[in-house]
Amino acid sequence: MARGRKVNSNGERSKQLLLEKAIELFAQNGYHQTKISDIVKAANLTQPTFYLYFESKDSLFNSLNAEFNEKLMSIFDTEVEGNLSLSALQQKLESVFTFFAQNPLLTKVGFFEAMDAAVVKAELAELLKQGITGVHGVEQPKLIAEALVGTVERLTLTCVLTGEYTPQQATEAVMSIFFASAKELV
Amino acid sequence: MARGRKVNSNGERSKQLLLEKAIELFAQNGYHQTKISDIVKAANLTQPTFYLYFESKDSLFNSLNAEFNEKLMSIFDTEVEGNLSLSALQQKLESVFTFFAQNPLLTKVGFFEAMDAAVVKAELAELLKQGITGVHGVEQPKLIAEALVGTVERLTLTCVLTGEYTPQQATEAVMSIFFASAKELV
Amino acid sequence: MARGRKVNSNGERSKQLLLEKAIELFAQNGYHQTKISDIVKAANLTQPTFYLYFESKDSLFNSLNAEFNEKLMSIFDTEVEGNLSLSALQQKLESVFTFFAQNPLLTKVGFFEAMDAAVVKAELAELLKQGITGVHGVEQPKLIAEALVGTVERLTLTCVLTGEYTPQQATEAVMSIFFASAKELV
Amino acid sequence: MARGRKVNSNGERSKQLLLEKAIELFAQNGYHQTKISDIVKAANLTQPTFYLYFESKDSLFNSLNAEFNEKLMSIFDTEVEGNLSLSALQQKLESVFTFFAQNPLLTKVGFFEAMDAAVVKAELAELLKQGITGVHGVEQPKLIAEALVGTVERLTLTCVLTGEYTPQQATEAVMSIFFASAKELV
DNA sequence: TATGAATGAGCGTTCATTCAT
DNA sequence: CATGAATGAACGCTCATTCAT
Repeated sequence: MARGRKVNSNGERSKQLLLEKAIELFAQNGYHQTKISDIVKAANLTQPTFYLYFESKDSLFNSLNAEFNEKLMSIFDTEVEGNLSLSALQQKLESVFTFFAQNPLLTKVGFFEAMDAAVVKAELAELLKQGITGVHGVEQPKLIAEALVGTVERLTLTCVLTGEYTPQQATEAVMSIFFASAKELV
Repeated sequence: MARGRKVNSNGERSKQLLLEKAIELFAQNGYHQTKISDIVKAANLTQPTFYLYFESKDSLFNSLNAEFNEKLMSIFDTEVEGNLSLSALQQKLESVFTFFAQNPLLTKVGFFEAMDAAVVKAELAELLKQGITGVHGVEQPKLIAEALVGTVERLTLTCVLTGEYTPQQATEAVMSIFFASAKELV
Repeated sequence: MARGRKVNSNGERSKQLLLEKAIELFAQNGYHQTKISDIVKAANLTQPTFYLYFESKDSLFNSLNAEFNEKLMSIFDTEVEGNLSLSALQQKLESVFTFFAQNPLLTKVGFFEAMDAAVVKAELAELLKQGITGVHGVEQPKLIAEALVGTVERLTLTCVLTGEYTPQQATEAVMSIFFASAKELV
Repeated sequence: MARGRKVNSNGERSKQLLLEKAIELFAQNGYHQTKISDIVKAANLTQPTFYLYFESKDSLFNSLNAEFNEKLMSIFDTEVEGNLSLSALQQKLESVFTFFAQNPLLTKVGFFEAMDAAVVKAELAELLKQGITGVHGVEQPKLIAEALVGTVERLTLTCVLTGEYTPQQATEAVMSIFFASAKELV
């Protein structure tokens, strides 16, 4: 067969293509079920081409996860208007759901397939714990925070990523479940 | 050199040993990170012996999952005393947490490592949805049910399996989060 | 094709066979030209079998070299009778040539193909330098030692390993070249 | 993105650059450890450019070796003044060491890294054998010739290429080792 | 003249699985 | 009942080489 450069080939596009297919496949089938041969086949390229743009399967997967983590964490770095923690929390939550909804594949990979997703979730729990500590009526912040993470995780997977619910709706649902009584007080 | 039956060996015992070690390793490291060579090494046996008792790695893993699923589902098959759905739900929840707490390894495998854990969780969500439909004040049963599943899932992993909370405490926490207002009405 | 154990198969023999073929091929063709596929083909086995007995191609090659180095160096560890350094040197030299003659393949690998053969030769030069320092008439021991190493190396390759000369003959030749005048004095 | 001829680029210069870098790398790291990508990187060029000037990695390596061989052999083609073979030999030897000292990289490649260095050395041995045959006191010319080659080889590597000894010094050392007695007779 | 982009061919290695004993 | 020995099939990765521009 013909070797060498393809007609109309373009490196940046190839790299992008590989990335896209990789995310798709990782999201769909997970890390182990996704072979490099699958990725390049989907991108209509060959295996050596993969290594032209990525160091290894591992490093690609890790960089995807790193990207997910950074973006997720950056949500909590930005200040929000108002300092009533409950409304602040609501804003964060909505940002999180929105981020997930706008990056469904990355989310599936980083939040549901990654080996270190557990770490991210633990970090998220910690952040949420800090966000709810002091909210009136919350007595076991650690436990509530974990429940929140679980709820977010599951709603994301079954309601938001499916398009059944908007990030706003999901947020409201979560708020009403967890802080209905608190709200009434406000 | 020496081959054949070990002294003091016993088929049933070997099978049991392999099963135990398999669950431990699957629970700790997941399916792909657990090699058959690891399992038999842990059981102080050899690879062909594994195939004496199990058809394949897959089939063993699947049977573990099936066992988990059955046991979990059986909780919902048994009638509970009283038919006020909320207290029935509470009883089911406690049974679930108790089952998880008493079978931590099986739970880690079947609920957190299995490829088809998604199916189990969906079934669980469906059952819970039926359980809460009609409960006063619950307006989006599907969504609530999913949130419940997520909460149960996360609390199990981070609070119950760690021993930090008892099944009863976890149950109460869940009930108070999700049905505090309803309870007050009762 | 048939998998599993071959008829009349024997692990120790297979390992030995692989080792033999490996040495032969490494000796003949060098490290890079020798593929694992070549080795197992020569041993009438398959690639996974290679890894049953050796950790990797590298580790096998290195262990061969280590074995060579140890055996070579052990010659210089043993005391010799008489302390006239010249006759001691002669004994060592003959031991070296004998070792080479009796382990032709290992010698080809460890002395002529190994990446770290340079190190061994440097060590050998140092040992010889110590052996000749103080011998009457030797004025530039370092240089003489290196010349000795070169001579030994070349004679080994072209005269001893070919069987053209015996270790004794080679030794005598070396001694008469390098120490003829000294001997006359004795 | 930008392709085509570099400003200030010049074919002859590029070829020269590649050659230089290739020799350096081959000399330093050997044939297999030197990748074409290394060579062109060192020359600040790209891989296709390499193939503009050389047929293949092999052919470049071979041509370097051929160059080395020719130059080395040419030393023995030129007549020397005087026909006393011993002084003739000394002149040749000094020419050889001088050639090595003046072409250290080419020498490392052609004499120490090339697959067919063995052939060159055999030829050298043959030439030296002819040179010493008939010299008074030399009884086993073949053996002496091989010893000479080994000595030259090793002294070159450890004394001459390092700059520790001049070609003249190395020559004298070799002559005094191998022909001290003969000289006395003269 | 030179490069960006791509690939064929192959290598070392791993793992679930299976004979023969 | 159990094991020692072996393998098919595949995977991640590398490298010299080549087209299209």
